[in-house]
Amino acid sequence: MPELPEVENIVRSVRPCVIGRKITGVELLPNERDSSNGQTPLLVLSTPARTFRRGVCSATVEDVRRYGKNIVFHLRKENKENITTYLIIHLGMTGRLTCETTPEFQTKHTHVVFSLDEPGRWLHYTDVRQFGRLSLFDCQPAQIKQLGPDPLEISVNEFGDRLRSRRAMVKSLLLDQRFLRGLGNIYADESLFRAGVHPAALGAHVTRRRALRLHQAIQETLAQAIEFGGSSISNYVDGLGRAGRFQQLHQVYRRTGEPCFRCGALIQRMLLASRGTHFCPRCQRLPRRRSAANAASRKPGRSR
DNA sequence: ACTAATGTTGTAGG
DNA sequence: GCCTACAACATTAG
Repeated sequence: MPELPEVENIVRSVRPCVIGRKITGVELLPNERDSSNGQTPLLVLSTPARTFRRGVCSATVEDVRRYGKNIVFHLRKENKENITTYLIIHLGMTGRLTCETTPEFQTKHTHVVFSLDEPGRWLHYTDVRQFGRLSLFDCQPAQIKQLGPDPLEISVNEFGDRLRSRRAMVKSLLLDQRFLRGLGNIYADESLFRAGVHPAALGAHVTRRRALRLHQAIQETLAQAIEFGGSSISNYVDGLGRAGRFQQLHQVYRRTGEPCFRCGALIQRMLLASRGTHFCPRCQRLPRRRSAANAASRKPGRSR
């Protein structure tokens, strides 16, 4: 569920019900898979339960922000005015973070329930596949992982330089969170289509002009996806339980065998970086590498 | 029964 | 170091 646009929508919708609120309690709900003896009784906790409880309880939520695909809560305690701790939630594939009006969980996949100091407000963490993780940190989240630049903030030039200095396939790079933070399988495919770039093209083989188009496509796609509330392809809802609508605008993702909206060719699916990869074989050509013979016979001029 | 699914991480190998 | 491929994690839906 959660790539940059989905996480952004969750953060925006959850923010008003948690900012300035104090967390008054945490309920951890183990299932059959969770060990009842260990320090981390929950699969979805990557911080020992004790530490987690102590760190979160009676802390005030100062801010909630998105960092790549991570939801970052800035927490502060009354007696420690100048120390911020960070609750970081990564939703994995099927994680949900929702504001609820009851502490009762409504699915067997709810794992954590936070109580807030506002009556009638609880924050639920639910995750069917349990690939998501909640963790607590004392230091700056930026230092925790070496994530790349935010795709909405990076400049064209920096993007072009980064891309063209690499010999990996573009789609692999777009999925690599150290290259850019926040893109996932849906928006990598959609952005590549919009830019007319073949997913298997090598970074170094992408021309400057196409890198510019790709940069633009990424930013436009993400901005529009945020506006449309993200993509609800199976599971996703925002912090208030609302589904997204951007899946209606998907051009290639999961459209295998259907006609391209731009040229009518049939959308193809291939495996790349072990992920289903969708593209239009006509709109997204592999750049043919310029052979020596080709380069020699190329007509000069025209570009001044 | 089989396959694929919004993600990340670790391992093995070229 | 840079690159690829694959398995693992856990569950559901077609």
